[in-house]
Amino acid sequence: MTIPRAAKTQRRTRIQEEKEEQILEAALDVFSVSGFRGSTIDQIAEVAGMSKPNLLYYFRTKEAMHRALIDRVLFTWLEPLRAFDADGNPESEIRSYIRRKLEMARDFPRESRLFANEMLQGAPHVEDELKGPLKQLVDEKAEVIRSWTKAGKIAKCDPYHLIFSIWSTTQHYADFDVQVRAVLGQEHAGAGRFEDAARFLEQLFIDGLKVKPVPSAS
Amino acid sequence: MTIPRAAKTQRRTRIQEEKEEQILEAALDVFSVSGFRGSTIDQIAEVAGMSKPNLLYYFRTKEAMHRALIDRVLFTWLEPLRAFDADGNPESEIRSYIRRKLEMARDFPRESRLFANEMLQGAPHVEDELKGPLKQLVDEKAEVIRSWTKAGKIAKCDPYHLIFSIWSTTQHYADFDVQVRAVLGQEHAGAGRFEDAARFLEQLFIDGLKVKPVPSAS
DNA sequence: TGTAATGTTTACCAATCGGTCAAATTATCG
DNA sequence: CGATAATTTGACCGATTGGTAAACATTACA
Repeated sequence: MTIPRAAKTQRRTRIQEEKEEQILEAALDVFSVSGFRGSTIDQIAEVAGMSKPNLLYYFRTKEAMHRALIDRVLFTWLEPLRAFDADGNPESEIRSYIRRKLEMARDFPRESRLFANEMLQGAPHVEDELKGPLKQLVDEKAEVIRSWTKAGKIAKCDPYHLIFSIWSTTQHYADFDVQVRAVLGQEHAGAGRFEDAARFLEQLFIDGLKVKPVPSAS
Repeated sequence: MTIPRAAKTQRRTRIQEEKEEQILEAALDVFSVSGFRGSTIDQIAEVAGMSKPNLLYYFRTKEAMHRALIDRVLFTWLEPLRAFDADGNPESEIRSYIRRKLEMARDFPRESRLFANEMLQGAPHVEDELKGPLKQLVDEKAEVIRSWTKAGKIAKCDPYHLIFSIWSTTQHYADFDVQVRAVLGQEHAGAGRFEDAARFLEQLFIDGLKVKPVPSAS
C-alpha cells in the first residue's frame, strides 16, 4: 500500500506530530491575517517551509487545515471564561478575568484575529460551536453573574452584555492593534501600553459595576 | 478617441455617478465580508449586476475600488466622534456618543466590518489615514476628555483607552453579530437587543466614570 | 438627424488557485 | 542488511483570478 494517508493512521508518529504542529503554526500566521478565503495553501506552505503537496499530505484540504486550527485554538481561547469562579469574590473574579483576557490579546494576537476574521465572515465554519458549546458556557457564567447582581454584590446589569463588553474591549488590543498603535503613536508605545489598558479597563468595569447607593429622600 | 477612461473625465455624467454608486454599494457588500484579498471582482460584478469589464471601466483595478470605498466610508464613520462637543456636559456627551456609535453599528454594519477587515489585515491600504487625520482627531478629542477629568467633572482616566473601549464595545455588535446572535439565541432576539446593549453600555460608562468620593479618614 | 464621445460586452490572456499523481526519498524495524 | 511503510516533491490539471483588447451599443448634443 502506498498511501495510508496520515489522517487515517492509528498511531501518530513523531514526524506526524511535528509536521502537523509546524503546518498549523504557519496556517495561524496566514489565516489570522487574510481570513479563510484570502489565504492560499501556497502562502502557508512557504511560511511552513515545506512543499504544497506535503501540506496536503497531512491535511487533505484547505478547509481541513482551517478546521483543525480553529478546533485547537477555540478550546484554549475559552480557558479564561471557564476559570470564572462562582464562589469567588465578584470584584476580584471580574478583575482577573479582564487581566487574563488582556494577557491573551497581548500574547496570542493571532488567535484573536483568527476568530475575528471568522466572525466577520459570518462564522461559516464554526456556527455550530457558537450555538452549542460556546452558548452553553456563556449561559452558565451569565447565571453566575446574575446571582451576584441579585445578591446585591454588584450593580444590576445584563450579564450577557457585560461579557460581550469584556470580550470586545480586551480583544480590541489584538484585533485593532494597527489602529491602536497609529493613534497612540510613539509617545505611548512599548510595554507601558498594556498596563495602561489594564488599569483603565479594571477601573471602568469595577467602578461601573459597584452597587449604587439607593438615593434617599430629598 | 475610443477609451477616455471614466476616471479621467472632467465632468462626471449622470451615468457615471449612478454606476459608480452601484458598484461601490456592491463592493461594500463583498469587501465587508471577505476582506480585500478574499473578495473577487467577479463577485462584486455579480452583486452589482454588471459585467466585470464594466466595473473595470469605472475603477481601473480592484485596489482602486477598495480605495474609493474606504475613502468614502471613513469620513462618515468618524462623524460621531467629530460631533463630540468640548463645551457640552460630559455625561450627556459621552452618553450620546455611545448612542450614536451603537446606532451606526446597527444601521451600517457593513461599513463597520469593512474597517474591521482592513484592521485585521494590518491596514495595508489605510495606514496613512490612521496616523494622520484619525490620530489628529482622536488627539483633539482626548484633550477635551482630559480637560474634563482635570476639572473633576468625570473620574480620572486615560482618554485614549476610554475612546478605544467605546469603539470596541459598540462596533462589537456589528463585527461579531453572528456570535452575539448565537450566544443570545432566540430568547433575546429582535429589536430589544439594541436597547439592551444601549442601556448596559450607558450604565457601564456613566457609572464607571463618575467621580469617586475621596475616602475620608477612618 | 448625424456623429463623436461614452458606455458595455464578448472573447481572451497570463498568473494563480486548490488539489492530484506518480515517482523519488527517507524512516522504521525484523 | 533488506524490505516495507511513511514521507516528500516536481510536474501537472482544470478552474478561477485580475485585467486587457477590440468590437459593439448607447448616449449626448450640434
